[in-house]
This record gives sequence, structure tokens and C-alpha cells, in this order.
Amino acid sequence: MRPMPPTATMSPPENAESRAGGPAFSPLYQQIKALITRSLQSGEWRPGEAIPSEMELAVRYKVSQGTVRKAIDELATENLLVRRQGKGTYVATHAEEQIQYRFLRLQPNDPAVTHQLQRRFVDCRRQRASAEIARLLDMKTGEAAVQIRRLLLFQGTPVVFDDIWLPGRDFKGLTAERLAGYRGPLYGLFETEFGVRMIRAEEKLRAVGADAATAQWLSVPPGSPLLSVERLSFTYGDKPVEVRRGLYSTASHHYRNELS
Amino acid sequence: MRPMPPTATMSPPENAESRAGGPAFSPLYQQIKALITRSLQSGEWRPGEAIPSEMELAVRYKVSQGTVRKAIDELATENLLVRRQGKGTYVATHAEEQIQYRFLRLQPNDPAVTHQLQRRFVDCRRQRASAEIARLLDMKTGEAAVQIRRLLLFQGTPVVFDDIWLPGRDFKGLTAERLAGYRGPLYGLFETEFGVRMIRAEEKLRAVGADAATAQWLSVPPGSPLLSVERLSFTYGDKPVEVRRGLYSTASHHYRNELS
DNA sequence: GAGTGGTCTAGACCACACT
DNA sequence: GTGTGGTCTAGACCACTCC
Repeated sequence: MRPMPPTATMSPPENAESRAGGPAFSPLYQQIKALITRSLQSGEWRPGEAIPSEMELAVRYKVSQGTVRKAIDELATENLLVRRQGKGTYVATHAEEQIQYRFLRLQPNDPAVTHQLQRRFVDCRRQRASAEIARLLDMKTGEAAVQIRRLLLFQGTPVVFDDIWLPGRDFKGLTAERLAGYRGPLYGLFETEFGVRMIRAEEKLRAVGADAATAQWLSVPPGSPLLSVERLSFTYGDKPVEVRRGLYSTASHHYRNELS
Repeated sequence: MRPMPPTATMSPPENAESRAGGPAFSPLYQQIKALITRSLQSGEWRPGEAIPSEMELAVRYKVSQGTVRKAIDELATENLLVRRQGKGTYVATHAEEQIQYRFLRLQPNDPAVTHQLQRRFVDCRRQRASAEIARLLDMKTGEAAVQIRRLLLFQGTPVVFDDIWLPGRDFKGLTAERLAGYRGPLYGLFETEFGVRMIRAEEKLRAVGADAATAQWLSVPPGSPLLSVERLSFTYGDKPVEVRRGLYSTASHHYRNELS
């Protein structure tokens, strides 16, 4: 990192790319952003904690406050950081979310209904990754994986059946007891207990007919239309760390999305 | 609008809120943003055209370039404007979209398949708005509305059946002939021919069973699971101007979504 | 009052597109 | 070369939070 001197006649920024002779140009604030992201990834600043103030970071990286600011701005819009005026900038966390389940887009059709949600774990066991799971999670077929199946209930009515797959190497010691004992969202547990923070996900939605087993879990007739939601979640560095297939009963709920 | 003078001892911005005695504080750039939005809405700058340069706008609104910049930044992230380095800032348009159908999230399961899309209009007629349509479009039950039904085909296979409702007052003269003769996305036609630009939409997704008529249109067995996509689209000022219910056949396609 | 993020300005220079 | 958006700096003041 080489900041511009405070004179009128600046020398070129000499960012990493230009030094390496590469053709790409990377603005200073992008480099700062990368450095901050690295510190987040390394755990220098943990989820829920405050990071140093903009001024402190400006001194540390030898750039102006405005440049740090622009880097933080982008990280905040990507939901990696949370700004709180007058207090500081904090590392985002799934563990203390009041509006729990940030990634769950399911809503009751009747907005008056209180959004009360229960969980019921069906099972949690270590398995060998199938070819497809392995491909998605960037591992080898047959490698150790953890499978979790669970039910989500709104007001006592089962609405979602989730089938979740995690790489075994990142989730050693994840057991049914551990799951049952934890309060709060699953991603909070992953973050707190295993240091794996979900920052982004891709979903593929389809309509499917309920198979016999799922029909039973969701208390619907076999063959009923269900919303299939295949999610691939990523942590820092766009590393895939979770595959999840949810089957949603959409009789009294719907999946909400915003387009722009 | 009262800009700060270029002196060190500034007088307060005296924005609209503080003058009115209201407790709310609105930054200058938000006010600029509102002024630019008003010009977009009034048609002073039309879709596809360039708006004045940042410097020109700064002079016009008597603020610094940086303040105009921040206003434009937000409008660009909201997809109302498009910045093109070295050329200017342009009003976003649906009419010249290469990646047509910006709001359509449907993708082939097999990414290798070329994304070739056909349209077939089923009908287009003037109707009285039902209570539900009227409620959604902010009109009175029984008021004039336009109903369009159409089919989307990927590689000759029907995949989407759309049932579209528009307020009659905003779409006088919209006929089947007009639809059939237009090349490009529907929203391009709305924008070019009727001055109605869609800027945002909300969608509710559910899984449903195909009714007899829809099953026929989509060449699937009756009762087949279909993805129901209810869309409410908005123009400037969050005014609702389109209700659309799409039924998607998700055998070889899926609805793609990104979470963060 | 001290400290933090948020806004605003002014000015310089860089990257890019057109002519 | 000229004009556009894009980056970077420096400094001032405002709004908010906590002591």
C-alpha cells in the first residue's frame, strides 16, 4: 500500500497491479477494502465487535479518511459491516439478529399473523458426500460431510422441511445435541461455534410435487405442490460452505422477493 | 434549496425540513436526489438520454460536484440512472436492453442452453378491474383496466403463462395489434409508447397445481406443480402500475435469486 | 465534552471516450 | 485535446451516543 503524498504533484498510486505490471487498475479504496476483508476473515475483528474508527484505519493504512470511508461503505452495503452513527462500525453477525433468519424469505400471506417460528431437528449425522454435494461444496466425492434435516413450524404448523449439507472438515463436532441446545439461528451457531460466517447465497426455486416422506413431515397430501428452494451459501472468498434444499409449503405462506 | 457558502464558517443548510420546523433532517444530497428524480418523472430527461454532467448539475443546484455525485450514486444503484465513464450519465431504459427482460429471473437448468426466448400473445382486452386488482393498482373496483395474457417459450417450449393487468387510464390505445408489432420487452413498449417506466417490483412466489386451462397452454398435465409468481410493479413515486401473475413450468428452468 | 460516523466543500489528478 | 465520470485528499461542520 502506497498512499498519495499530500502535495499537489502526486506520484502515481503504484497499486499492487501496476507494480506487478498487470494491465488492471485497482483503486486505492478497493485495496483497503481487501485489507479490511482479510482482517475480517482472519478473525482480527470478530462478529459483533466494533472495528477501529475510520480515522484509526486511515492512519493504519496511510490513506485519507475518505478513502477508508468508501471502502467501508461498500462492505456495509454487502452486509459484511454495520455502521452505527455515533458508536462505530461493527462486524455483522447472524448471532444477534432480532429479525432472525435473515436469509429466509418466507412470509405469511396474512401480514397480521405474528411471525412465530419454531424449529424441530429431525436428524444430524455424518455422511459421505455424494458426487453432486461434493461438486457444489468443492470437495471430493465420498469426503466427510454433515447432513442436517429439520422442520420449521409457523404457529405450530410445519411449513419448511430443510435438508442441509456441510463440509465435514469445517464442522467437526457438530452433533444433534449441539444443535438442540443452541438458541437462535443456525448461522449464528455456525459462526460462534465453528467460525464459519455465511455472507452470501444463491437460490434456485422450482415447483415440485411432494414425495411421500416430505408429505408426511409437512402434513400435506403426497403430490402436493411444494416450493423447492436450493440454496448454496458462501463464506469469505466466495468459498461454498453449505448446500441446503428446502421444501416450502406455500398454502398460507409465500416467498417474497424484491426486484429493481 | 440553499447550498452552503464556500466559506469556513457555514450557515446551516436550512433544508426543507428545518425551515418547516419539522424534526426530520434531510441531507442536501437527498434533496438533490429528489430534484433529479422529479426531472426524470416529468420527462425533462427521457429514457436512454444523457442527463447534464455532474458539473452542470452542481451549478444548476448551487451545490458542490461531490454532493451531486452522491445523489447520482444512489440513483444509479437504484437502477434509475446508468453511469458511463468518459461519456456521461444516462437515464435507464427497458427499451434497449441487450439482456432483455431484466425482471425475469427464470433461467435454464442447463447453462449451456442458449437463452432463446419467444413470445406469443394470447389476448389483450379492456376489462373492469376486480376488487383485488383495483386494490393492488390503487383504483376503484370496476374501473377500466387492460388485461394481457401471453405465453413465453424457450426454444419453442412453452414455459411461462402470464396474466397481466394495467390501469386503463395509463394505457389508452393499447391493443393486441400494438403488442404484436412491437419488438423487445413489454416494459420497453410501456416506456416508449405510454410513458410509463417500471422501476421496481415486488414478487410473491408459491407452488400451485396447474388448472386445466393453464395446463393446456404450458403443455403439462393438469395438476402439475407450477411456480406462481405474483408481481406488483411500481413507477416513480412508488405508484403501482402493473399486476402480473406468471405461472412458470420449472421442469427445465428455475427461478434464480441472490441473497446477501 | 469527547468520540464516532455522516455531510459538504474545494481542488487535484486519473481513466476513458470521442473528435 | 476536451469533456466526462472516477479517485483521492484535506478540512470543516453536523448528528448521534455515551460518559
